[in-house]
Order: sequence, then C-alpha cells, then structure tokens
Amino acid sequence: MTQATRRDRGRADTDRDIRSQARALLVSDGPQAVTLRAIARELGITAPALYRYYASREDLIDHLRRDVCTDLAADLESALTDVPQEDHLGRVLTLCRGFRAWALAHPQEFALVFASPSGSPAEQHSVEKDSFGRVFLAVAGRVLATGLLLGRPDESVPDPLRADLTGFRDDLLATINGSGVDLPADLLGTGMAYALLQFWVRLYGQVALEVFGQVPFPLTNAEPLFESMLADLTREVGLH
Amino acid sequence: MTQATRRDRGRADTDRDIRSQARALLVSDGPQAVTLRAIARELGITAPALYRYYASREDLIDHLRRDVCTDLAADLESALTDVPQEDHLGRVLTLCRGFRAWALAHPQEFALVFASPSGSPAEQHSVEKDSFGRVFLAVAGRVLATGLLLGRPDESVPDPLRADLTGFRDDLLATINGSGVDLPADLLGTGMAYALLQFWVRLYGQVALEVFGQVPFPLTNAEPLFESMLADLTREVGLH
DNA sequence: TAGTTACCGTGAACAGTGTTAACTAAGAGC
DNA sequence: GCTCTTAGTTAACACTGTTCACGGTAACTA
Repeated sequence: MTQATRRDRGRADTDRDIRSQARALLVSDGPQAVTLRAIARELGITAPALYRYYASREDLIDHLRRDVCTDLAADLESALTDVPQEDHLGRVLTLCRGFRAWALAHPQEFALVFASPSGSPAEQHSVEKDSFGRVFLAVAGRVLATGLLLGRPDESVPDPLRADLTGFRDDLLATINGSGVDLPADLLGTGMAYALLQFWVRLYGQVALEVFGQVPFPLTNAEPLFESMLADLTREVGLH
Repeated sequence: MTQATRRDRGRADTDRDIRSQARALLVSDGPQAVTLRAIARELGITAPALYRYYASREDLIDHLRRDVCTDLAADLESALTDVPQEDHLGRVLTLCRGFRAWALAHPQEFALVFASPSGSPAEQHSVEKDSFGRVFLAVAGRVLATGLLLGRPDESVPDPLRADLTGFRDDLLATINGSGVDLPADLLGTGMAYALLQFWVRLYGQVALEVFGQVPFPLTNAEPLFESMLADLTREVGLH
C-alpha cells in the first residue's frame, strides 16, 4: 500500500504504522491474523525488522492493548463533549452507553483488553494506569463532588472487603483529585467505593455478556435489556 | 506415554483419548498449546491421523467446547447431590458457587466456552442444547414449581423485550417440563422469565469479571464480593 | 571534512504449525 | 480367496515466531 521509502521516515512514524496495521488486522480478521509477517508485508518490510521495535509478538500485542485502551478513552471523551458538565446523569449515561457501543462494535478489541485470562495479580488494571479508567473516574469525581450521590452506609460493606476497599478509596481519591476535580475526602467513604465497585461490576458484566453472546435465547434487540439495567444502576446510586 | 498400539483399539477409544489429551494441554499450557501435533505426539500417533476424526483443528476445538460444557454440568450435578431436594435456597447457592468455583479453577476452559466472540447468532446457546443450561433449569424448575419465587410483574418487562421473552419462556417451560418437573404454565410468565434472565446476567457478569481479573483494584479475597451479590440475587427473587 | 559508531532493515535459516495427497497395512464382508 | 473400507504413515506445502550474520545509511565526533 504505502510503498514510499520507509527508511528515511522517522522511527516513531514506522512504529505508529506497525501498530495501526496490527490494529487493522485485528479488527478485520481476528487476533490470530495479527501475525508479524502479515504486518511487515503490509508495510513493505520484512518480519525480523519488527524486532527492532518490539521484543516479541506478545510484546507488540501488549502495546496494542494499551493503544486500544487509549483509543477507547478518546472515543468516550469525544462522546462526552456533547453533554454539559452539569448534566451528571447525562454524562454517566453516555459513558455507559458509549462503553457498550464501543464493545459491541469492536468485539475483538474488547476481548483482547477486557477478557484475557492472562492477567497476573491485578497490578495490570490498577485504574490510574490505564487512561480508560481515568475517563470514568473523571466524570465519577465530578458527580461525587456534588454530594448528591448516595452510596451504601460504610457499615454495610462486608467486613473482609473493608481493608481492600479503603485502599481502593484512597486510590480513587488520589486519581480524582489528580484529574482537576476537588473532592473532599468525606464524600468518598468505603461505602461509596463499594457502590462504585458494584456499578462497574454490573456494567462490565452486562457488556461482556452481550459481546460474547451469552444471552440464553435469541434476542432481536439487546438494547432495552441494557437500558433497564442502566436505569437500575442509576436509581440505586441516586442519580436522576 | 501410552506406547501400546493404538491401531487395534476401538475408534471411540482413540477419539476419547484425543479429546482428553486436548483438554490436558488446554488446562496445563493454554489454548495456543493445544496443537494437533502435540496431541498426536502424546498419543503416539502422527498429526494427519487426527483428520480421520476431525475435519480441522477448529472442529476439534468445537467438540472440546461441548466436552467442557458437559463436564461442568457433571461437576455441578455432583455438587448438588449433597444438598436435599427441598432445600431450594441451598441448591441455588451451590449451583452459583459451583459455577464460580469451576470458572476460577478452569479459566482457560471458561474463556473457551463463555468468552469467545466467535458466536454466530445465538443459536449456539439455545439452552436446551448444552447440558450446562439444563442443570440450571432443572433446579430452577423445581424452585419455580413451589410457587414461592417472586418474579417481576409481567407489566414491568420493557415492551421491546416482550416478544423475545415469551419465546424464551416457552423454551424454558418445554425444557423444564422435559426434565421431569411438572411446572404449570401460569407459574412462569414473562415477568418471571425476565427475572431469571437478569439473574443469569448478573451471575455470569460477576464470574467473568473475576476470571478475567477486571476488578479495578487488588482484591485479596473476592469471595465476599461474590457472596454479597449472591445475597442480593436471592433476596430479589424471594429465596430464603 | 573524514572516520567511527549506532542502528534499521535484509536474507537465510531453524523449529514448529495446520493441512493435503499419495500410499500402506490391517480387518470386515462376501 | 478376494475385494473394499479405513486408520495410520510419510512427504510435502505454505505458513508462523524467532535468531543470526550481514549491509548500508544516518548521525556523531575528531
């Protein structure tokens, strides 16, 4: 395709081309099609050259994961520009709907990032790392700052979870405050962190179910199912 | 390993050996390790011989999926033998906990069966096909037959879902009645089918989240989280 | 400006993969 | 006995990831 001489162009350009070609192969023909030789072929290059950029195929795919994440984040942020800062319900809704829509439109990428049993201890998704989580937390932070959200009472969180949840809460607080939102600590207790966690659990669960087609019967339109869950979720957390 | 001549043994035996070897490779080294040559090697056979049994590697893996399903079903049924027929709450709990435990113990198999974006139209998992769904429906049927379960009122199911849900309900009714339980039709309306669907959505979602390590912070013990969701679920549906 | 050095890319090669084709040997059925 | 079916073999093709020794180009340095 792009038969122009590659050597003289910058390394960063080539790197970007490699990743975008890998992405293209991933979306069009599935993960088993993203092969070093195919990427190289499409770039007018030989396969061993890719080793100047990535240590191995797995390394490349790891970077792909990150790319997918930041792209998703950008997608969501652009969707958010249309809805005003004060419309908290609207922002949460577009975020959730955007996540679902993206996942359904990019099942391969979704599977790669959100359904790899590879993940070692949860260090991988420690929220502040991936830009995707940051988008969620940015709007969550703004909603939390209003003080209108109702989490669960701190006493209602199961005892064995308390320690982990306070860690999570501290994490959230740091990330949110780091993203320009001023969030007083007393608005985000462990009960609230618990509510946020369950929000994510249900959102992720439903999206995964849809993407992997695990609805136990033929569903002509899954959107109402998602919307009803979304209504549940927002109601439970006091958004209206 | 088993160096005894294979030729003289029955075809069914060899077939079973192929699949069990494939399973062994899957659980020990992941899906990319289940390769025709490795299977054949372990069986004291050459790779092309496998084409007498399966049309392709993908075909073999399809059959593997079914095997995994029936194994899971057997696992769950054996777990159910310990809890008496009348203890409906207990049976539902062991079913859900058993599903989770199995998924966490066999992440590779779980990913293969419950998280392949391959799935064409939902024909694949039309419930009556896979033995796994049947186990769930068998206990669900018995609980439903008591009339103690509370679903949602039929009017509460979103309009666009109604048509699909009645189809689902008919499916359920047929499967349950086919499994030896006598379930009068008026105990399973669309509202109840809706409740069952949401039960499954949340169960699957949480399990998938755990298996794929998508909890957004390091969780030393995820069990309480699961148990709290389980309590929610059973409470919502009126089990106690 | 000339010389050295760093580095991107090449070609060949190795071990492994799925898959096909031609062939062999052992049974089963008449 | 003779076919004929069939499980299994060997050889081969077109791929794959990965390594290695080599070349030329670009940049840095004396």
